[in-house]
Amino acid sequence: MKLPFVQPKMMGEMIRRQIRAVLYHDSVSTTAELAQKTGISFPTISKTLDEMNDQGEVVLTGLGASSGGRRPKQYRLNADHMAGLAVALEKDYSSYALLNYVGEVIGREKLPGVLHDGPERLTEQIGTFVQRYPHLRALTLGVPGAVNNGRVFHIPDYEKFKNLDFKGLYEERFSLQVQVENDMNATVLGYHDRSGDDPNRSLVYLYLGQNGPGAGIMVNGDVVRGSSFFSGEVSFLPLYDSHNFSQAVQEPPSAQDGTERREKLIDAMSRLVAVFTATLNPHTVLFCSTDMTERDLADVRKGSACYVPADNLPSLLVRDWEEDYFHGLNQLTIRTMLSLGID
Amino acid sequence: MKLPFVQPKMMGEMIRRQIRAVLYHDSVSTTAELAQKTGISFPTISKTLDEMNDQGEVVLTGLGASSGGRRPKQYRLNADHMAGLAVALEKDYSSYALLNYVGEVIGREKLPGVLHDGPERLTEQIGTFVQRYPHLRALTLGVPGAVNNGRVFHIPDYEKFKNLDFKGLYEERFSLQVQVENDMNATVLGYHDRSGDDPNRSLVYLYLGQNGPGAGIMVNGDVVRGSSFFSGEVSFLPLYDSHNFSQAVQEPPSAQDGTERREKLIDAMSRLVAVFTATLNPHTVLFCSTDMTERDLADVRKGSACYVPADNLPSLLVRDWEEDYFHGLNQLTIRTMLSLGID
DNA sequence: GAAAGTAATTAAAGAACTTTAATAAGTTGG
DNA sequence: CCAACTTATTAAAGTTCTTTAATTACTTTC
Repeated sequence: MKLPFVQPKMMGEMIRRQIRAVLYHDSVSTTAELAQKTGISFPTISKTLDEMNDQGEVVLTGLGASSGGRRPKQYRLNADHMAGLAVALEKDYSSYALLNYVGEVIGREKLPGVLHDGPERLTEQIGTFVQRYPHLRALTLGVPGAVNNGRVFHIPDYEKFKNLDFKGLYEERFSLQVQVENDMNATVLGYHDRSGDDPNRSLVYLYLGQNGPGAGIMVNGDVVRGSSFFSGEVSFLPLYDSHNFSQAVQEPPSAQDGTERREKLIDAMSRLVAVFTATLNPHTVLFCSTDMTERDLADVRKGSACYVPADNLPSLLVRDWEEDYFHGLNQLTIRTMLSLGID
Repeated sequence: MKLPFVQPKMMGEMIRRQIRAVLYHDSVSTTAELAQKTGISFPTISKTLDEMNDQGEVVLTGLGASSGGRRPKQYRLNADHMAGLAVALEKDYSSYALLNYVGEVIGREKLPGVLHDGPERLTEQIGTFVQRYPHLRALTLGVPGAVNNGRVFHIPDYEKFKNLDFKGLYEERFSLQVQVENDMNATVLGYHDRSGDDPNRSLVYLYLGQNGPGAGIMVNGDVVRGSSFFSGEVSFLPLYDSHNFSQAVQEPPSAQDGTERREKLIDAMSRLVAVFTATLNPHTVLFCSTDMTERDLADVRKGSACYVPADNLPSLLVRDWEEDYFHGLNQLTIRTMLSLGID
């Protein structure tokens, strides 16, 4: 029996986390503001802030504007306290984003893809970053495959990465906090964070990628991974008498009228939206701008209303997939840094 | 910005909750056991337990067996501290279960259904319980309809209950803590609790009821309600070129061979399992014993393997729906009682 | 430009939990 | 049945937070 309650023993760390969270969110804050937002008394905030200042985690940036009395000290997170690296591993490129402790991208690099070459190339690339940035502490890898606790265990077409324990490997080698996430999961998470909406929404992010369609799903604010990390493999959905989603979306072998092809795609998408509505009933379904236009979406909206009552349909949005993906990876990296705290 | 952290101010109540939770789970416990299981120091447990004893929430039941030293005092929850009422509202009956503070069913009654008559009859029935059991503090209603925060807002065929705010009505009238839950949601929750498995599993509970098929869904241990409380309305799933799930399962108008009919049902079910596998990838899908036999299930298992890779399929189980439903309602009631604590 | 007002910080007192020590209550074996 | 050993309970001391009060540092106004 596990009890997920907070023990008073970890109060200290909890307090620091709350301070970090507010400081990250508001960029700069005063003792009074922190006390108000966290609900912690100001003497405790003041004391903790002093300690964090001594340890270099926060810095005093000056005094705020007065509202008729003594001017308050303003603190912010120390951007140089540590750095994090967010890496998207794609077929054609590896995208590296270097982040400071306040979440700013302080460096971005696109290097050649490593998925075909093998893990050695990746280790090499990461090695140069570790060397260049001595206060690197967190590493996030986004991969187009199924991941369980830092280990890639299903990654079609890239056999060399199969069953590779990234987390074990790089935590040992580089003494970094490492996490690995599936690309679509990172993408929904990225949208979820950027949207700023109620964090308990349910979302589905759809992508008709090169490796076949896939979806990232969040329910009640958590990423859905599934019992065998198979969630979101929508290509298998049996939506027609004798075709699944993937087959319906695919270019048919025989040359075909463009209009007819588009109609088929729209219907498949409409059915997909209907499937999610009749199961999860999510707030929003996201599509990639490479897959769908606003006009397509209007038709999908109309189409799915034929399958389920229109009142229950999610809002449909077109998004830039890469932006949300990178943002998701960055976000994961920042969260790790903020949870690490002191060195 | 809301921070869901625990404030030290509510430590006292948190401690009591943990004690209650362990005491509920283990029935009877000693100071040392409670300290060990909760991680709270034994002087604090001891002090809190004394207070709870004075307030009548726990009782001393005697001394435990010695393991070579002084015999420990044993405490348990006071069964008579308060009572709760769990009600299932079905078309043909209303099932009432009266629960004591340790979660035992101390009374069960099946009264005539009230859904056709209207809320007055229900109020009457509940009224008699309130009168008979003065320490009734919690009421849970299970209804075959969509519910939002104690208010029924979509209940096909039972117009008289539409838009009825049960929670507001009965909390005011009877000064009880009231909650209302959709029947299938209560059912998955019931199975989830009874199974005793990892609480973070994902589950789908399927029921081909009188009011059309529906499903209760849990993901990562939470019930999925959906943006418009439409989740689990699987009858609308577009699984065939020109039929949805409901139409495929329904008795066709033209007389038909029994074998053929069964085959159709099995295929529809297989597709349904495939749909959930390719979206949520749940650990388990539950079926009602009134809908499916073990033999049917074996065929569904085989059938769904045609649509998705067999490794990712959930385990399929046949369950007694009513048992899980009632258990879920009881569980909800008990949780409310335990969260209420003192009077 | 000092007096009065306002707000931030520091200091002191109080509350609640933990850790450690002391005491009380049982068991067991000769 | 009593000495030696175990274990539960009670008591005391130590932490860490909150609450309240005192002090300090500004603004504003006459």
